[in-house]
Amino acid sequence: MAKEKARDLRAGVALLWGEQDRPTRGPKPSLTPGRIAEAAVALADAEGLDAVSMSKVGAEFGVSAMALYRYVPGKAELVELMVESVLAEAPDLSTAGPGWRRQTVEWARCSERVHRAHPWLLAATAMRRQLMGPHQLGWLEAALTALAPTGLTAAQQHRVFVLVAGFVRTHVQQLVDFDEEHSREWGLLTAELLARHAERFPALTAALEAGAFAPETADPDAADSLRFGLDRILDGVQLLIDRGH
Amino acid sequence: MAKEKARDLRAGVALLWGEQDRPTRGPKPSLTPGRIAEAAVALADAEGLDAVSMSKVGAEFGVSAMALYRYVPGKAELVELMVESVLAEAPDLSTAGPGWRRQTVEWARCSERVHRAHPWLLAATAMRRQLMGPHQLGWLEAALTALAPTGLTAAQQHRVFVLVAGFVRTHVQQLVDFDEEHSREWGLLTAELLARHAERFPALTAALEAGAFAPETADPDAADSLRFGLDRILDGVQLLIDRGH
DNA sequence: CCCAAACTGTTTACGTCATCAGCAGTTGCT
DNA sequence: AGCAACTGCTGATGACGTAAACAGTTTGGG
Repeated sequence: MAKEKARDLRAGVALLWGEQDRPTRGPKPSLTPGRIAEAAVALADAEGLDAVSMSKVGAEFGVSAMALYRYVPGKAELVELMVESVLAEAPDLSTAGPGWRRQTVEWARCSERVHRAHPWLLAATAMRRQLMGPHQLGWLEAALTALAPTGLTAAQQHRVFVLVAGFVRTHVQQLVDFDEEHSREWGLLTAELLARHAERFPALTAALEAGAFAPETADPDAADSLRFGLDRILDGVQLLIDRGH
Repeated sequence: MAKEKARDLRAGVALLWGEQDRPTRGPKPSLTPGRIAEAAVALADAEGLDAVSMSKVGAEFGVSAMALYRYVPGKAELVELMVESVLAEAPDLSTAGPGWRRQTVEWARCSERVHRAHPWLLAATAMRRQLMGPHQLGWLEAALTALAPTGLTAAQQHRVFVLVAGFVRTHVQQLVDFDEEHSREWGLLTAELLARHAERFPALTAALEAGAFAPETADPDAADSLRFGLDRILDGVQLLIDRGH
């Protein structure tokens, strides 16, 4: 079983890096993993990740579900290809000018942009096994390049990267599953229940009265909440840099 | 459809708060939503969230899948109940002593502990619609209580909470899907490919050589990586507090 | 006191999904 | 020419969530 896993992994990595030998015999393949992934991405963009089934992707090419298995080992690998497809162009941080901080902010903005353009990306990267293809590594490369001048150790740089990337994820998560009507409805119902249990939740009641969850502030789009978290994090990182070890 | 949604939501909220009128007629119910949720939690703890199906949970009580629908509107609501069940006891931050920072760290530790005890919690809260029951609100209450003395505005406190809670999530995510053998295998394969494309990934190659991804540092358990991120974040928050607005 | 209403849990069925096994047709190397 | 390698297909399997209809049980209203 360990061997099976290893072979699966090897095949998956080869697929991600596009390093597989093309066969010469037999009918010409009508598809490629790349085109399949693109179709799946289009489908996910339009109808969500749940709508991405082998049948539906196949139908996009007028082909049965099983035909896809000639190009892709299984659905998990297809999702990995989708992620790679969407991360194709690594961010260009040079436009942000010099300075690790400006460039890191730019990296976060680019990441946010991709996630907002493809909301299923969050779920896709959450479910996947830890496998990074070349495009994903390109994003990591860009971030590490931005962090290089900080003088932090390699391990620290990596940790800062994880911190920032994780923050973008949670930030986008909130953007994505924010639903105006749903949220307001829940707010009303909960406010009522909260009032009935005010003694159990004094701080919460106070915050509610102070408007901490008022629509303007609850709507994550307002006031650029990416900046708030990012500024806190990068302030903290700056302190670490200044401290000099 | 809006009406349907609203009714669903109302029912869901009532379920979470345990505010539903018990019927008098008919056979005595043999189950309760709470007991069902507990069984589902046990199942998820043992075999993962994917193993939680209506059949299997029903089987835990020697009952068919459909029987559960007498207690729970559907699977989504069952998952919500599972989350509530696991968050039953809100964290006690007073043991950490005084000071917003110590208490916030303690909150994060408690949250980490729960997530590690129930690894499926991440996936469960990721998939759910934004619905918080009383126990989840209890955790929020605890955090806001800790943050109250900071002098930050209610909206800022809320944002700091989101920041910290999100960080714990991503941190635990890493802990959870870290797999020794899998990770090493991927590392080997990727290192090989990386070497072959070293010119495309100079920073990455340098970081690799500097040991940024060496097992000791790659293993997120080592060196308390919760502290690293949390310290950066809270340093940044401290600056915000000092700045006085 | 009795019966209809309310409630329980069951079986059956439907549609969807990923994936396995086997088949028929196509291509190109030897 | 013939065989091996390859394509895409059909059909089947077992899992899932849940809708519908039904049989059995309890109890309040008459």
